[in-house]
Amino acid sequence: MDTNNALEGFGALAQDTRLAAFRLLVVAGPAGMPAGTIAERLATPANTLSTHLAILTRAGLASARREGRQIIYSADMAGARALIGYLVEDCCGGHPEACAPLLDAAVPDACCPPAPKEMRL
Amino acid sequence: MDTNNALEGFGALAQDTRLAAFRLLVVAGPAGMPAGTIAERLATPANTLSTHLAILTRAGLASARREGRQIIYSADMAGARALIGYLVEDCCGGHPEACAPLLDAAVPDACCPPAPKEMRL
DNA sequence: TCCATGATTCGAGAATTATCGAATTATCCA
DNA sequence: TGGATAATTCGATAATTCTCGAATCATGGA
Repeated sequence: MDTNNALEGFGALAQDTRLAAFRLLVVAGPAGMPAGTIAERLATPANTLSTHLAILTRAGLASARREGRQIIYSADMAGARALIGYLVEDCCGGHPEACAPLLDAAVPDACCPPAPKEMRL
Repeated sequence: MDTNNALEGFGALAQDTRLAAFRLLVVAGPAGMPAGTIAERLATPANTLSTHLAILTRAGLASARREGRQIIYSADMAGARALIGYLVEDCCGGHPEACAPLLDAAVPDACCPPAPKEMRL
């Protein structure tokens, strides 16, 4: 992850339709969602959405696979974490006290509660 | 954190000077850094940078305080975590297996190593 | 009060980004 | 092969955002 990747990533998320699409894909999980369904859910013309999905994909935040005559998109979690990691990269270098509240406390809680017993996949 | 806040936040980070400024402030920690110093470090005209700092501030990613005749900016960690939280908000709702790799594994590691013995401030 | 310093605001031109109609590509089925 | 469905690419217009010179505001010291 370098500056340009990060700019592409944040730029991808800085647009309402794309942000909504990404969050939709996050909820959809690994199964993903066909382009047409996303367009329908977001009430956006197919061609416009296609452009947005291409931008998310190029930014490393989504990936696409063909399945029959539809193209299934899914959120690229590794890409998302790389982006977040870049943002706080040198935070702990000399100042752990500054970023502890940021990630140690908030993010894990906001997402997965302290790791349930076990998890598949 | 609603959609508009999030768009403002990602938009703020989707520009090279602002992204660099934010990361500089993250490293600077709670002590922050005067506007002039940031401008110097980033080799950006003071007025241009001032505009960027205002955008980061409005987005909730930085805060400013006056100290004598200079204005000290610092990263707003709470704002940053809210933004990140929004991005993955419903991730674990029905699909914990999809986001576990994102935050459980990557982010805390990338930032603060499992909490050192003690920390001040 | 007057001057110097640090920072912000204003305004206009330049550059980038978003949108969507129309045309194109890919796949499946009869 | 022909038609239907799913999605993408092209191209032009509209809208937004970036940049920086010039002017303005705020503070501290002589």
